[in-house]
Amino acid sequence: MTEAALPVIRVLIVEDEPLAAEAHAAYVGRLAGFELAGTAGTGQEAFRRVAAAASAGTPIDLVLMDMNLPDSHGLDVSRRIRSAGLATDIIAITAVRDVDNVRGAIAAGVVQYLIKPFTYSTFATKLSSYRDFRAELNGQASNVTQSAVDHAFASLRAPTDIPMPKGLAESTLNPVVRYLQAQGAPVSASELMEPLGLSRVTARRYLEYLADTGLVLRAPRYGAPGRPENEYSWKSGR
Amino acid sequence: MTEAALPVIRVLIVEDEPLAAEAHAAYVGRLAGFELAGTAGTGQEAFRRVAAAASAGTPIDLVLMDMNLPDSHGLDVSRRIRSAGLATDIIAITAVRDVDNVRGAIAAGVVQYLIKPFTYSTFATKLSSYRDFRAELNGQASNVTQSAVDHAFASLRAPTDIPMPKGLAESTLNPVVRYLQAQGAPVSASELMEPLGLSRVTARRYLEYLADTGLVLRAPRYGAPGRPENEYSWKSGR
DNA sequence: TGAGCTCGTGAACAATATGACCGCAACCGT
DNA sequence: ACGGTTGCGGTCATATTGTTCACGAGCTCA
Repeated sequence: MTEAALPVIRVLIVEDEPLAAEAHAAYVGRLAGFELAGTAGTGQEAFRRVAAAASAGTPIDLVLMDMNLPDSHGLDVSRRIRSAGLATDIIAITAVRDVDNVRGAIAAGVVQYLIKPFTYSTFATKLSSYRDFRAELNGQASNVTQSAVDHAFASLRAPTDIPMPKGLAESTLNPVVRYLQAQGAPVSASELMEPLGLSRVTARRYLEYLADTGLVLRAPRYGAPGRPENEYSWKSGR
Repeated sequence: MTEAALPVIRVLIVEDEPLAAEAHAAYVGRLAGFELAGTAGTGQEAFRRVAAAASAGTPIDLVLMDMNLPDSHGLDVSRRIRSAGLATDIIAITAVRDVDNVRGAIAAGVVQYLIKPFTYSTFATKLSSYRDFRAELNGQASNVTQSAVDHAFASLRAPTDIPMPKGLAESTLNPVVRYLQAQGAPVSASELMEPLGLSRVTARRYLEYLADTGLVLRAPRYGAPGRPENEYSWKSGR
């Protein structure tokens, strides 16, 4: 085991809502190997803190950066930190979750991307994998190999461990979700079975599951003879 | 499969040694889904090309950035591209391989890190996983979920060389790979056991390993009663 | 040669899609 | 209004496959 003297990771929380900031701080406090270095409520302040800490010789290792800040966007702050050449890693925390933001965040050198609201367990997973990533690189000699680099990258990868209810498979749920998202219009179970190659029972089971978890909207479709058919539509903004 | 309509990824090669640049260009040409957008020999030129392409409406999607450039360091160029807010992803290519450079590269938003010299196979793996990452995000609606983000991260930083787990032998893996490559069509574990003389459990274990390394695609096969059978198909372009 | 390790196999158990069946809830004809 | 028709909703047993486990054959090393 290469345990022992791993340096503590100093964390700065950037979050304008005091309540959320406090919650995140509490989360950080519960995690071994991390230390709260402070809190900032604006982009300006965040940048100042990071820069000041660096020149004071006690650099911030990690910033938990909310994307929506009163004075600027988190991505802008990240870019500014990058331009200054500060050696700080950034985990993006945001309630906004459109694809462009994710792309932008990765381009800005964000190591993880957390969507609010999240549980402690999700939070812990992300930060732990970041800690592993650091340990991996710290454990290397000054010269690294391709496979060492690959491993370091890989430990930044999220395990994505969402438990599914018995009887449902993620590999089936995913196509269903994608189809619903792609299709703007409401979809019935029978309409789902053909393009996905599923039986009606299975299609209905997954749609029902999505409806129960609140991800899709369920409504009866009247007008035709026979018992009304349920149609399911993806809730945009979810 | 939902192949086809993925947009081509436009690649700019930044490399001062003409020989290396040519080699990389040839590599890009061999990969499906990528298109050479040009070559730059200096950091200045690289930045100009990226900026010009963006304002011309034909943006560079990906830069293969050598770190050692005559006029500046690749990381500086990367940071400059970031500061300009250009939506370009960067793969670092370098012969220098100290830990700090790796850290800096990740902080600068580099999506992959390639150490020279590399084989075509290594190169292809990195670019393919980048392509998968793009496809993953493109396939999403404008709003994504945490698990979608996690998956995208995962495919981007997928470990490329998972050490062969205990219980698997090279001498068994090779025939499996050959059979998959020869067979154009997807193959299930049961279909593999007969021609190779393996038990179902063993066949499945090897297929599963290949799926984990990202060399083969795994998809459930619906339509028949019973638990769905997984079918595995060799990823072309690897 | 024998202890230990490696890798494949068969069997038992868990998971998950399917087909069939029955009942329900809205249209439709009188 | 009212019973008949229609077609989907919901449940269950069934069919297969995925997964795990312990065991055994073959190889390595001392």
